Amino acid sequence: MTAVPASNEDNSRLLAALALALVDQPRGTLQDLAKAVGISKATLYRFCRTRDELISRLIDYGVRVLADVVQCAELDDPSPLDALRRLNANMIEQREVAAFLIYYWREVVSGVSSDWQTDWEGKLDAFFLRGQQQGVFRIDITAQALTEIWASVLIGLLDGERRGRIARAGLAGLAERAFLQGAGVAATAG
Amino acid sequence: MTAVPASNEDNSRLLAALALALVDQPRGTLQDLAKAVGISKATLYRFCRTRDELISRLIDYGVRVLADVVQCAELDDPSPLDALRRLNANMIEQREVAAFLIYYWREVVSGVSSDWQTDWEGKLDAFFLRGQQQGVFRIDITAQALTEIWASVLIGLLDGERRGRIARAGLAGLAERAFLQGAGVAATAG
DNA sequence: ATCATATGAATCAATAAAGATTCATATGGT
DNA sequence: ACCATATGAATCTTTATTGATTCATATGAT
Repeated sequence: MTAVPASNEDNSRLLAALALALVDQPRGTLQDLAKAVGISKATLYRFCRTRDELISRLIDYGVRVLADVVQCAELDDPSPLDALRRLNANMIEQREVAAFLIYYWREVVSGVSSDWQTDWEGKLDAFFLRGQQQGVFRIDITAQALTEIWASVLIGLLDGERRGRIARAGLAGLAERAFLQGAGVAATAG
Repeated sequence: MTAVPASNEDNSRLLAALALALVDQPRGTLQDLAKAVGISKATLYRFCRTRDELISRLIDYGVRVLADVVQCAELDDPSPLDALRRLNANMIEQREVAAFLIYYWREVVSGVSSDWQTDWEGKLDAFFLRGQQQGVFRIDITAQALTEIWASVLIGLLDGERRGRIARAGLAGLAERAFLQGAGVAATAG
């Protein structure tokens, strides 16, 4: 199984929408957020009594989702490039949650799931390190930096797509080319 | 002249610090922000009476700074790679403002300087397009996408540096390699 | 049709933050 | 030492947001 399975209780839709709304308007009022996801303030209240509860719930959810994203990418695949493709596809599929978690990274650190962060980063770091050892990823950039670059390219492209600057179709391929090969032409860039 | 000149009235320091603080804690209270930059709430109040005023002032400042960043990079240089190097160096130098503006992009759109955005993006788009026409940048990625990728790589690396995941030294070179050549090894990535 | 449940609109009290002011003190130039 | 100016701490009012409740209505299953 390579795709991230959908959650059972279908809060997933609502949670993803709320994640997106919170990234769009981090300082928006609870009413703003409710309106943004198409429910009333009262219903949002019944879902989460306080803003803190909402955020920590989204963080918990996001942590699970991104853990699944990594899990389902099967990073231990003998072919790092295949694993990377699955990783990209899964992240793009979970774009709202991904954007939210990267946005609220700081609160993840101080929150309950304080060491999940190191887990997630650690798994990616390890993945890129393995790829480096196999000669697939360049070694003059640290594995940690590769993780950062990979994440920011993906988030940046997804954001560009939301702003209408980048076409939705072919995002996965675009991300892959941008991350793996860069913007330069081989002869010039070398 | 290739470096971005410092502002005359030395609000620059304060403005940059405030920009950083606002990126760090977007929902921070005015008192939080004041403390974060080492001044009292009263002084911050004298500097900007309202939060909106503070933000629009930072946006104005940021717009000017980033315009200078682009201006001083001399993007019409016959060698796009040299121009890109200056662009990177200038952006890194103005990291706080850069991060702030990209973070508050949305408010730039709705604000006064509504068309500056298109100017700035437009200039970068045009720069990458020229580079593509010269055969320096790859043509299977749109110039707009190149702009997005370039910006997110830079911001992502700067953010990684702030979080202590990436060494400060060599950031410029790292950004250049990551953006131009990508993470893959030539033979494999092709 | 009936019932249970979910939702929305509106209201309200409690709270937090913003906006504004005062006064005492520190700082820097002459 | 003296003055002008800038800053900080504390206070206060006003405003906005939160957290909570009520009631009327919609929805869906049986």
